[in-house]
Amino acid sequence: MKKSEDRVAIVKAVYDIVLTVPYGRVTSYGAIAKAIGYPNHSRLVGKIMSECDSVNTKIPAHRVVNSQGILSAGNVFMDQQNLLKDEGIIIINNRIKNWKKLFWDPMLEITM
DNA sequence: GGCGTGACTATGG
DNA sequence: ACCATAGCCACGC
Repeated sequence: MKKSEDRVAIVKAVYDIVLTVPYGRVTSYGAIAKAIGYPNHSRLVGKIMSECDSVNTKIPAHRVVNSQGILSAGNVFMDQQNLLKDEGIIIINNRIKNWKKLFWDPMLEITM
């Protein structure tokens, strides 16, 4: 057994979680990491997002930001900001307005 | 294994 | 609200 398979499982879980994020809502890397059972893998989630290939996988990676509601992404941030704005989300200085209200907890879909 | 780097998070000033 | 620091994990050299 290879350890890489564990990472693959995590990647699949992350994909599944992100795909459950509804339109006009956003979540954070840490929340996803926690939801899949790896609370300290928030960084890994970010890495996975960079490899998610949202164009092909149809994964709304633009709805995933850091715990402060800030668009940390580099090459994608312009596109991400545009996409979020298109969903009715207000962005100011790379930061989501009403972040607290727009935040969607993936745990709500898993637990219960 | 060490060291640097990265789409992270929590805490403190 | 902003910046600094520490902790975290995976990857490449």
